[in-house]
Parts: sequence; C-alpha cells; structure tokens
Amino acid sequence: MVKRTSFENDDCPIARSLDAIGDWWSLLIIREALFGSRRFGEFQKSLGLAKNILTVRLRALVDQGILKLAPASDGSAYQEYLLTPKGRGVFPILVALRQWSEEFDDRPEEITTILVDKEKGRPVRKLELYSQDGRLLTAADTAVKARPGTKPATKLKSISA
Amino acid sequence: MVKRTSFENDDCPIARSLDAIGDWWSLLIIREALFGSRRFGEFQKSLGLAKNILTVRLRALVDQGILKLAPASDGSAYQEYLLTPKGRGVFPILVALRQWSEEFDDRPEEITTILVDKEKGRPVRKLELYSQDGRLLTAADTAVKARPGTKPATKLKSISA
DNA sequence: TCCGATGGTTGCATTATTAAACCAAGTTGC
DNA sequence: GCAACTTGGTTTAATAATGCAACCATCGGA
Repeated sequence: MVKRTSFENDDCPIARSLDAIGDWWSLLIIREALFGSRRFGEFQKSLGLAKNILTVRLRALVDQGILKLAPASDGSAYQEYLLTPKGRGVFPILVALRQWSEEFDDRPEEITTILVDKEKGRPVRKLELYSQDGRLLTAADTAVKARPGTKPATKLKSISA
Repeated sequence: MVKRTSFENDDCPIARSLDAIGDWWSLLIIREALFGSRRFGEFQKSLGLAKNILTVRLRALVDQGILKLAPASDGSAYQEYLLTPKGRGVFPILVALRQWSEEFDDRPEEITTILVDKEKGRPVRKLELYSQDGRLLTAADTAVKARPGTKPATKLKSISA
C-alpha cells in the first residue's frame, strides 16, 4: 500500500466518519458494546477476531473517544471498555446498515434477527429524514452545499435520484 | 491475513452490510455516484484513488447489484456506472455517517458542507427512528430479537444505553 | 491519420490482517 | 500460600490487500 490513505483531513464528513470507524471490525465492536459487552474477552469471543487485532482496534476506539477504559464493575483488578456518548451516537449508523440489509440483501432469509422497540416488542419503522418544516425527504430532495462561514468556492452539489 | 474474514454468511444484517460496502472506498464511490458521477474517470479524479483499486471496487459493486453498467448517455462507445435502487438505498447510511461526524467530530470546523433540503435550502433534521405507533426511539428503547420463523434459540439482546 | 483522452491492466513495494504460540499478571481452589 | 487456570494481552511469521507507477489498447477529435 505504501500507506493506506487516511481521510482524517478530508473535508467531507462521510470520509471523516469512515476514517474513524470505517474498517472491518470497529463497527462490530461498537455493536457488541451496545449489546452489553465490556470486557476484552467478551469482545474476542463474540466476534471471533484475532486478539492482536482486537487490541489494536480497542486502543484506536479509546483514542478516538468512542470507548473509554474504566475499572471493572465486578471489583476485580481488570478494566472494562465502556461506550462514551460519541460511541452511543453510532447507533443510527448501525440501524441504517441493518435496514439496508433487510431491504436489499439477496438472501434475506439468512437474517435471523429484527430490531424491535422494547416497550411493545414490535419491529421499528425505517429511519426517516425530515426537513425543518416536517417534510419527509428522500435522497432526491436533498443537496449538499457549502457551510456558511467557510470558503465560498464550493459548488452546490445536487444529489441525483 | 491468510484471508480477510468475510461476513457474507453471518446472520447479523450489520455484518452483511459491512461485507458488501464496509471497505475503505465503496461508500465514497456510492457517495460520488449520488452526486452524479458516472464515468470511470470521474470517480478516479474526484476520489483520487488508484485506478486498479477503482477497477476492482467498481466490479464488486456491479456484481452486488449496487451499480449497473449502461451505455454512455453522451452517445460515445464508453460505458457508465449507474446506481441501482439498491445503490440509492445506501443514502440513509451516508446520512447517518455524515451526522455522526457533524455531532461528534473533534474538529467540526473542518467540515465545510451541510446537507440541506433542496426545496428550502435549509439543513435537514437528524435521522429519526420511530416505533410503529409513532414514538421516537433511542438506542435504549430498542432490542434485537429473533425473527419469527427462525430457530428459537436466539436470546433477546437488550441494547444498553 | 495522428494524437490525446479514456479506461483500464500489470508489476512490484509496502502495509494490514490473520492464526498460533507465547507470556505476565490476576484470581481461584484447596 | 502455592499451583492451576483465567484474563488480557504481545510476538512471530505467513498471506492478502492496497498503492504507485508504468504500460497499453481502444475511442474520439482535428
């Protein structure tokens, strides 16, 4: 590779997210953390990834403020990896990935789980994107434009449906 | 590696999505396609990635039904890569990634673009997840359970806030 | 028909991922 | 209090993915 290209200085927020959590394991680690995993061994067993990789990934997630280390809640001398608010903020990304599989996967019968609302136990609706005045938006209804206060050269890009 | 682990047979829909589009470039290629890129050269120039990588990625996206090849719309003998409905369905994932950066990035001032609704030109709201009876849900209000009709052994996992 | 643009392919160097073996500190059984 | 096991890693070596640069065939325009 000569060095895998990093997007951390890209001005696109999507690229910046991918730089932080866009690798093969980070999102699954966060998924497990949302399911309640806290200990190194729990992550390793549930995900089945090599321990050296897990070490590197957990360290990177801590460095980025997605996980934080805390003394183990069971009183032992070990440590736990806990989600920060930034880590819990990944939830909508995981929901979007899940719903994309549910809608478009070629073999949906292999998906054995559904996301439900805890109170009623029924499947959730699809993620919805609204305008400030309450209209439900699709990709075709949106565009990307320069943020006020930044260099004005950026052209308005229309998202084509 | 001995072989990068594939999640295509995992029963978790998140893992299956990551297997399809969870690499460094695929989501950015789809982002560019949503912005209107269609030609090999357009993708290569806007993303700045090596041409051999782009070749492999475009082929994989076509194989998966995310892009499709079509004769160039300008009448030339070249071909264009167009998004399929499955490809356009990636839009909410990109929005979720963008909003996560907007909310949690350490240097938000480096983000130079915003997503607006095309009609009014104003920023969109955050993605919202609702229950079937219309309650706005957070991660803590949801759980993952076995899909009816699949093996009943799967335990209900609560998503911890 | 010549020459640049387009859309790749090939070769090689470098980095990332992986499994498996190893290891030190913490914990438990007795 | 000491041996054995668990936890949470590190090290090593092999293989796969990524990247750059050079090359090349076809298309398009003058």
